[in-house]
Amino acid sequence: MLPRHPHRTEDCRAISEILQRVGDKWTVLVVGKLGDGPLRFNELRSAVGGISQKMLTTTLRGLERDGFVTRTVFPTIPPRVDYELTDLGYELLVPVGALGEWARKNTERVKAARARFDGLHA
Amino acid sequence: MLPRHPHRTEDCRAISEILQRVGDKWTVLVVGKLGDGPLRFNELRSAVGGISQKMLTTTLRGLERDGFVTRTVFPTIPPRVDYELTDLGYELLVPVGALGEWARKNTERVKAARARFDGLHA
DNA sequence: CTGGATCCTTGCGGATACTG
DNA sequence: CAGTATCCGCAAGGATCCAG
Repeated sequence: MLPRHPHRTEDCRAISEILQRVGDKWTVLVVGKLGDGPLRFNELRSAVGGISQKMLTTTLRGLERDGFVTRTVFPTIPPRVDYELTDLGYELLVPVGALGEWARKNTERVKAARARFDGLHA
Repeated sequence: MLPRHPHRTEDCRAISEILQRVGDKWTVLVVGKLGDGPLRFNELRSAVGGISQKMLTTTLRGLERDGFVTRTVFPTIPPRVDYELTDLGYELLVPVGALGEWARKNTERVKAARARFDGLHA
């Protein structure tokens, strides 16, 4: 059994907030790709794959607003815009990566549980 | 600067999946409360606070399906149903707690960045 | 190339009423 | 007490067109 300590409501709320912030459909994928280095808009778009440009814009604006990403515009023609993780963005990658690691190691257990549940409630 | 290693798409997808699984409005709050020990339906309801009974049911079914929670029915009158974290559920609490810890420590930085962004784009 | 504006579909989540 | 069933509003997200 793992350590047990009381979980205060306020802490859980904070956790819930950040998880909803980061738990939308595209945020972690975008942050993950930017974790390998700065990318231009369309580079990012094809690197992530399957994301509409509206959602990429929305996601990037949100990340920029919260200080996870910087947006650099080169006033050339055609325009060029680079997106890069801030230090805060890289730091976020650590606990998110840990959760990802956990996910990778436990997908099978979840899939098994799911199959069993679906079998029982057929 | 923090360590940089390539983030493969498949891994990012796995992270994204688990984050969306756990990133809905109530899941972590419910799991957090259950982290302190088993609870009955209405105990959980009032412990979480603000959750409708429909969403509590939905959330619990999902957690049960994925093997994070067990559901124990006592065939008494009135009925009594206990919910408890499985080992998998407790283990999930670890990386989620780490992310929560990160969130607690960095909320101020995010709030500052957000205020700055909103100020510039007033 | 970057991304704003618009339309449209979908599903989450809340409120309420009913049941064993 | 512990749910199920139903209706409904709203916002997320996709597709498309347009602009600098």
